[in-house]
Amino acid sequence: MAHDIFALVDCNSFYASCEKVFNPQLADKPVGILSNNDGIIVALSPELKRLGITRGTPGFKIDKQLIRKHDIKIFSSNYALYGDMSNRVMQTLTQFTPDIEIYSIDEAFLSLSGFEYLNFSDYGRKIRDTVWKWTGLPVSIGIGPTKTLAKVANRFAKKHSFIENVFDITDHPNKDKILRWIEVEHIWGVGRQYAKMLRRNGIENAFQLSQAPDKWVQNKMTIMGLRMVKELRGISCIDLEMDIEPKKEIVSSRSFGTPVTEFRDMQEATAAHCTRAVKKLRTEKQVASQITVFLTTNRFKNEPQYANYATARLPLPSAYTPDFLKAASKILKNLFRPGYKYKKTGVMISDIMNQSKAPLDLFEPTYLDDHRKTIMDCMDDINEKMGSGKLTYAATGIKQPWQMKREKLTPGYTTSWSHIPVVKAC
DNA sequence: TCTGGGGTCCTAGGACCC
DNA sequence: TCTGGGGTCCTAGGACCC
Repeated sequence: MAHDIFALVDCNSFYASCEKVFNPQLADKPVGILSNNDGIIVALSPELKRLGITRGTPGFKIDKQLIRKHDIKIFSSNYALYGDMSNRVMQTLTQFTPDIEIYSIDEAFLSLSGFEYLNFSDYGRKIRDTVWKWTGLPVSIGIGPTKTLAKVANRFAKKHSFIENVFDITDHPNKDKILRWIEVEHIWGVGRQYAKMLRRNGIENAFQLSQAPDKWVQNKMTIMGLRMVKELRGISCIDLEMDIEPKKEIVSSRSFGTPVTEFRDMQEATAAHCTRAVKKLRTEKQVASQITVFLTTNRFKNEPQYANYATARLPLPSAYTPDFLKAASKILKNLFRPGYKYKKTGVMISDIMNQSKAPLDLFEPTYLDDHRKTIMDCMDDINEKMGSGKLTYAATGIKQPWQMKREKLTPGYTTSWSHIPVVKAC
């Protein structure tokens, strides 16, 4: 059997690059994208990285003088735009192999097994150039015999301009050297806690980790860690996942634009999350029978803190929004304590199953056979045609003073007819 | 003034059953 | 000091990912 070969295609500074595609004036500027609620920096163009700003920096902590001096551009995140651009990239990648796993909004694993007659680096460059031509987005490509090594190769490709963002680590003469160059915190599967633990034990880079004894690794890092270490050694343990599995839980949560103190506002926000989450549930053709509501104050503030959550079960699996709204409202009444400044609330839906697989009940119709489904389908159709949010529940409120901040939003160039870019003749 | 949101998997321990 | 053993299911917590 042929050996596995994986390519990891990763868009460089994805959100920032998306903004640059539609605004040529940003081309050489330092660009940063903020998280929801204009909170922290989640994506940085190379120019911004060079100024020493890092992912996770709160927007308000970026020095105003630095912004002026270097003409730094900061934007709210425009997920509708990024999602659309992501689809274009993924669509482009399917030209190069039938076996593709969309791993995240800006990353995909491709299987190149069976393409051994090709020079993988050449093929990688062809992929890179095609994505650039078709979408205007720069990508880096790492190639290796395991997903973890493809990740390593990708990191190497990104950090070394002389290899033009494409690197194949398979059978590379300097493989060990490269693994020594990868510090433990940059290995796929090693986060903050494991990195600390590994360093305490004298393991500082990927090469050292690959030499650690199996038993020790499994003991310290579970079976997942062992799998990862084997992958570093070149033994493929993590397969390509091509089928999109239905979600096991669906979460909707958000920080408030301004702190919430009133029960009524909290109830509206929770209802809005509930509505969003159940809509997602229907999109996946699923039903669920469990709902959790949570709320929290602002842990960064020196003021009374309160965080709590509670779960309720529905009598029968459902995808009918009012079933969840009722449950959520009841939970919230028990959860809410007056006298706090709340920062965030959210809803989690779990115990999810396919609509057609929901158990039958002797007395009640299943969601699939019920008028509740007809109502929901009708509502979803109208929102689809007229724009989402046209039809909603009174419980979610009108004024919504708790809505998140998005003060620096760019137009929805590809996702909204009214924002479509215009080419002007000079 | 201002510090994100949405997921997954594994393990230990308790509840419960025989 | 003693307290049965073993299987299964569920949950909370901790780790990770982007």
